[in-house]
Amino acid sequence: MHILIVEDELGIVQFLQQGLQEEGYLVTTANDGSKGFELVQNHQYDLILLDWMLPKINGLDLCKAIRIKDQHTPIIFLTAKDTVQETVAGLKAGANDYIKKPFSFEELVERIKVHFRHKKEDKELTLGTIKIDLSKHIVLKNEEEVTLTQREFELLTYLIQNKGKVCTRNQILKDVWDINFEYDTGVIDVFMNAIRKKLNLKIEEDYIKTIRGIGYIANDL
Amino acid sequence: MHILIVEDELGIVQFLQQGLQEEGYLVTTANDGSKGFELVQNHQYDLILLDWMLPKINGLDLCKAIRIKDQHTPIIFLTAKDTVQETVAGLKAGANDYIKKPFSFEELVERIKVHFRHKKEDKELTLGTIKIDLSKHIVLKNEEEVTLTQREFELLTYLIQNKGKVCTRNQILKDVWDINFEYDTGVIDVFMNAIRKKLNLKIEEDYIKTIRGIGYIANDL
DNA sequence: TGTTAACTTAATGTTCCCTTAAGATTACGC
DNA sequence: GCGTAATCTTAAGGGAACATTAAGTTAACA
Repeated sequence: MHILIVEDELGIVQFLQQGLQEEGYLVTTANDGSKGFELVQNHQYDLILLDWMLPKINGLDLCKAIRIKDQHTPIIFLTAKDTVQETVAGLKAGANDYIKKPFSFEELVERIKVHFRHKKEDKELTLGTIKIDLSKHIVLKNEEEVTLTQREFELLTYLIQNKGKVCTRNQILKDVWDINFEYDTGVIDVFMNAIRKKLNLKIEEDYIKTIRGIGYIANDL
Repeated sequence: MHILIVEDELGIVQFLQQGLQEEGYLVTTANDGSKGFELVQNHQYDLILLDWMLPKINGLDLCKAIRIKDQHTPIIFLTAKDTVQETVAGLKAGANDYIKKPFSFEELVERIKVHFRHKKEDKELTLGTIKIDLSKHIVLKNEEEVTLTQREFELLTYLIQNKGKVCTRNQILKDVWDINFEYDTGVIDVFMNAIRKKLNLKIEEDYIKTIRGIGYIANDL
């Protein structure tokens, strides 16, 4: 997650940058409005922290300018301007949140996280060149869609969710087929075969390995 | 836009309800946590305003409970609990914003609008050559008007609003029919059929795809 | 209150997927 | 290398889910 900080007070910039990097974010900084505008024009950020009083272009105008081209990147004001009128103006300009200085770093981090919650959500499972998009219910191999049946889809999803762990036949029967007693007619084999065929998995790129006498395991190579 | 207020202080409830209705919102209120929970379980709201200190179930627990089933409806805390720790706890529980009492109504409205910005954006819903104009309540295919019944309209709108995401039969029953228990007589199929027929959608040009065993998905091609 | 449109249920037709089983192939122990 | 057991592969039957149509029920409106 890449955060852009547009702020001119060096102390605050350093404080924010260090703190956010420790939180695991990639941070870029701009120390005036026009620099910030330039960066936004040419790069994609996941979130923008914006001071109001800035050299060259003030934060409010910058916010409006950003919103002309980009309606989606979350913008959070971080400013000493603390009146209701200013807050409202900031939000009207297109900001998603408005935090008044002095602020608690902990709260800032939490308010940032609010905007990242949904990004994490759309879980995309991957296994080598295979991608599963759960919300779209599709499987891609090398960016090409592969149509699987419901069971095939569930089985593949299960294996990838348990990537790196051996899945025994009994576990698979229990979790994918909801069969809780010892009973195997060879269904699993049939579906494994179908999956391997449809995904065109050759033995040398065996993302899905057979563990004889036990079950199967999915693995990135 | 339908807002749910969960708050026990009558004065505040009335103040909020009246103010928000004047802003053009549809407002429902609950005066304790369990009532609020019940409403959320059985209805769809566009935003929830939540007090912290509530009879029966407190706001924090209610927030967490809502988030188990529903990760998307914006939740805004509106509470006298004003420490950083409490703010962080509220946000961590799944809230999208946290406003401390006493608050400015003007700011509240603006912060609410933040969450509705994107909804307004897609007032004109489209799916391939299909267009829905919500304000006029009409559907166009290739610029030609197609007359749908109410349910057909709602179902199509729902699918297009969730374009690119799989809608399960249960979700559809819940959100379009407001049926919250396992119960399917085949109504959905009948309406899907009607929609496909009226919009002249062949299965091979699958703007609306059937996902066997799951539900349906709308997709631009 | 009668008529009509819309919604729901029920019945039938159709498609496609899951399962089974049986033969072919591979892995492993001796 | 040979035999055995596990796995792979294939194809067909049966069944579940969906599509479609029609009939029954409700709701709306004149």
